[in-house]
Amino acid sequence: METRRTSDELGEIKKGPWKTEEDEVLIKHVKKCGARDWSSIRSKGLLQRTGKSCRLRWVNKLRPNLKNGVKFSAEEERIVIELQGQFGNKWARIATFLPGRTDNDVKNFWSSRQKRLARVLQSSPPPSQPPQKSQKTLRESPAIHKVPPFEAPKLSSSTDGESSVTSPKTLSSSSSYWYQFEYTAFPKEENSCNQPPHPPSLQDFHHVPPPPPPPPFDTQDIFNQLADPNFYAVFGQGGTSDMLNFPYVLPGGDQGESGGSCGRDESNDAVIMEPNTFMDDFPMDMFDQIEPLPSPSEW
DNA sequence: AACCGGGCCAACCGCACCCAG
DNA sequence: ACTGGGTGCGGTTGGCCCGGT
Repeated sequence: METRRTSDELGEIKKGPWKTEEDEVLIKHVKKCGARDWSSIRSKGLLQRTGKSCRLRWVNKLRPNLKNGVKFSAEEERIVIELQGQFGNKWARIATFLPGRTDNDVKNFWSSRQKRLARVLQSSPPPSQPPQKSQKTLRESPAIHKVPPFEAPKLSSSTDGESSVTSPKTLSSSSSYWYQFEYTAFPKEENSCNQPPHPPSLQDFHHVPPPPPPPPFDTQDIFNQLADPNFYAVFGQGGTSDMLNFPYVLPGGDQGESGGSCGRDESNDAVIMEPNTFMDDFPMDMFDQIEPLPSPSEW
């Protein structure tokens, strides 16, 4: 019958996999209080988890509309690839473009992809080798190359960073891009928790993050700076999807899609890999350039 | 059938930032 | 102006699963 929590009790921090009961408690809390006050969950003795842990669990697994257990679609892959090239490892930012995906999802997807690419590159023959063998490895990692073209939101180098990314219309046909849409699933219940300055509706949580500032240059600039076409060839994003114009990669009809709507500079398709030189041109030290890829904003 | 390696995923950790007191 | 708590984010790790040998 003890309602007070001693510091010892509070000190017991549970780690590891979450149980269903814990999830239920957490969901209840969010319904009641909104997705905030994470630390109060523990201080109230509801769960022996840290606030961080609770938040993470909510964000990554319990939030409504998550695409749990759903593999990344080809389009999502392209979005990630493209945006990673523009934002760098800003997973949370990238995730805002992928409804139902979390930063963790994106991060995991990317790291898997990196590993896969690393393996492909390692097992790929030196540049002098014939491409045939390489094609086998390509087949083994379809996600790497068989990604239909994607028209990324062009973060035009306009100084208006906010609006540049807030125009997701350029991104993909299907979806809205901001988190807030995900929080409409829970009807707001009574708020017995600390009242925030504004009603703690779930829709308020993560109200639209300020769109990222534009990179100082667009992807093509980045590309030019790296001066390594193969980087983009392998990572499948290259400032423009046009770089993926490998006959065996894309069905011919798709590539030009250039969704046009984003007003991209059509001259960006300057670099087109020749199919028969693709693997030939793999630089063995390619990952030396890839690894330290900083966020564009840091360049 | 057993073993092994790779892929995937959930969760933790540390750092940075923000904001209220 | 300073400080501490809360939160967000990116990196990393460990475990499970699955397919290939």
